[in-house]
Amino acid sequence: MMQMRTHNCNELRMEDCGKRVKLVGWMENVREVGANLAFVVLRDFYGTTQLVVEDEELLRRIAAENKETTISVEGTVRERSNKNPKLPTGDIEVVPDMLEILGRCRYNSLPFEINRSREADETQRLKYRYLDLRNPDVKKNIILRCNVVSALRSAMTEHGFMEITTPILTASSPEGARDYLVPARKHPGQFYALPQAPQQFKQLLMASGFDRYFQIAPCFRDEDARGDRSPGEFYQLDMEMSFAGKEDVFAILEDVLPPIFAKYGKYSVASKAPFRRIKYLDALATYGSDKPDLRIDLTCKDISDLFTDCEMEALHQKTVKAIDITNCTLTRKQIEKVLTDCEVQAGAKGYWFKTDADGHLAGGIAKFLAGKEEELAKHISLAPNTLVVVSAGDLAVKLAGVMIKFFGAACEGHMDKERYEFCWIVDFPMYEIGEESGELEFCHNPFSMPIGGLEVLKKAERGEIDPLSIIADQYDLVCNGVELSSGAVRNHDPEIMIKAFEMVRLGEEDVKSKFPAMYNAFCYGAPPHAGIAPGVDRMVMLLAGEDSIREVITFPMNKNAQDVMMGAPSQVLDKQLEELHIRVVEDKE
RNA sequence: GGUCCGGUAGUUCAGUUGGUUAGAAUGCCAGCCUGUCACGCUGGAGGUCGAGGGUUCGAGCCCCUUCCGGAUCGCCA
Repeated sequence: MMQMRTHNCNELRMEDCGKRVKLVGWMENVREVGANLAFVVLRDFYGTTQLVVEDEELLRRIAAENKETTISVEGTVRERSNKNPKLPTGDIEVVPDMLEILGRCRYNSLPFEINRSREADETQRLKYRYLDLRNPDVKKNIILRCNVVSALRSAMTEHGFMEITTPILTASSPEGARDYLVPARKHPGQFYALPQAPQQFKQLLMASGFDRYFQIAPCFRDEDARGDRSPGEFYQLDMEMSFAGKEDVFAILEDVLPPIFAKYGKYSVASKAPFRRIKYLDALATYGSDKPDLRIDLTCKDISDLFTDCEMEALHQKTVKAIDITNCTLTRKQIEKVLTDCEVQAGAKGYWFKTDADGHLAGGIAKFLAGKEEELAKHISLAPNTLVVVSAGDLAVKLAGVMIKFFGAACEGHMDKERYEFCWIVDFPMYEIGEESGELEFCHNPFSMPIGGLEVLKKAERGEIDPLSIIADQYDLVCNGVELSSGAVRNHDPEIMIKAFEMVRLGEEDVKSKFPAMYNAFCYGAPPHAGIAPGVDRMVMLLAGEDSIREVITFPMNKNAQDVMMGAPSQVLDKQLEELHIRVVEDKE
């Protein structure tokens, strides 16, 4: 037998009994039973197979090794006298007569137990990620990711999209997030930037005549991490199509994503194409969020007009939102616990009252609502045993959104967790009043086409309409309350670009200096185009049913954007800095 | 950068009002065990209670400072 193995550790079955085989793998466990018998669990990528060691010499050599040593054995397959129905290979065992130590594990104590690594401290897991990944439960997410990426590629290719890679070292561009910069050795004082997204390149590809582009694209943003946002780098299924608009983009994703979610997801797909479309402002009004979780059947209602003469200062003449939760069985204590969690998250105070079994108002702020039952009933359900949670003031909408999410999960019967609910959020405002500047600014990136084009901008310029009412032809894809992706019909017309910039007190020179390539390219005949970029990591996270994005990234950084396994970031040699014309100065604090 | 929670054996955690020698599980080591499969049984080793300072007769526990981790907000397609 010349090859290193004849079978993998998940391959042998009853029909292989009697065969002479060669297996390799990690020694996962050794169970010595009696002086002359030991069972060894051999593990490789594919699974585990039990070895039974009866030979005294072999047993001695096995017992001398630490767990996780890699070994090679040659021997005979035989039927087990005690079968284990829990294992695919549980009917058989291999009786080795030859043993070779391939890679010795030098430590008899590991940083954590392989098969329980998910319970270990995260820093330890990340530092020893290669051990963590030996755990089949951890590994399966990476395999899932691999399959999903592969399925996305095939689906996009089938739809006529070409995968084209774009530069990683490029120019810094004002897109919103902080750039990662790379010093340019040949150009002292100058820097490359890692792309926040291939946005401009893909639009240039459209100008180049590539009709349909996609890429599993790495994106780099120097911003702080979150549970669903890895620091530093992440991947998008970036796509763009020419002579196309919103409907074309929607049709592609509605065709591509559901089968992949159905095949690889933990839950079933509830949404049928076409996905529900919700206008941005409606989403805020109804769900208190621009990424509603449609698995939850709660909505919020505006009851501000009931409090024009309220004695309660916090509600008097404020924006007041109410969420009615029917058949609520939470106790007063439970209600206040969930409410407090909401308050912490939203940074605003919430209130509640309920109806008792007879339908009378009780608890919380009920006494301030005495006599208003009839008016209330016009807006919300006052059926018996209904809990009503209330938010008020400037943060009323935000708190309402958080309350829907938290109470939806806490109250039975209002959330069917085990499914995927997609929706499009459309009609985002083009401009907003900047909080710091107090002046008109772009809401998101400036690449989107305003609905109505040049005419609308001119009207706003002439004062005929409020610039804040201008809608960008932009859209988000949301699934289960997770913003999966964001896209837009792009502004491909240099004249409209300039006008759009003039609205925020910039002009032709700014467009030319900020986006020189795109501006120039669009002056040579550009196709109308549109695109979108679903986050791959977030998609896999949803499919795997994981709460942390780090569970679906092979080698994740920690929350502080450090790679504790490789030791990045790190100091570099003075010589390297010199070549890069860089001097490190002490932080003056 | 703000707020909240946490840091005790290799690992995961418990530790009462501040009170003798800081515990459990698991892992590790040794012995026993011929059908285990989370093998079992017996025994053993293993601790700067994150660090520094303070209060106290006495601190894992209370106070201050600091470091580290997590959640969250700010930030971010």
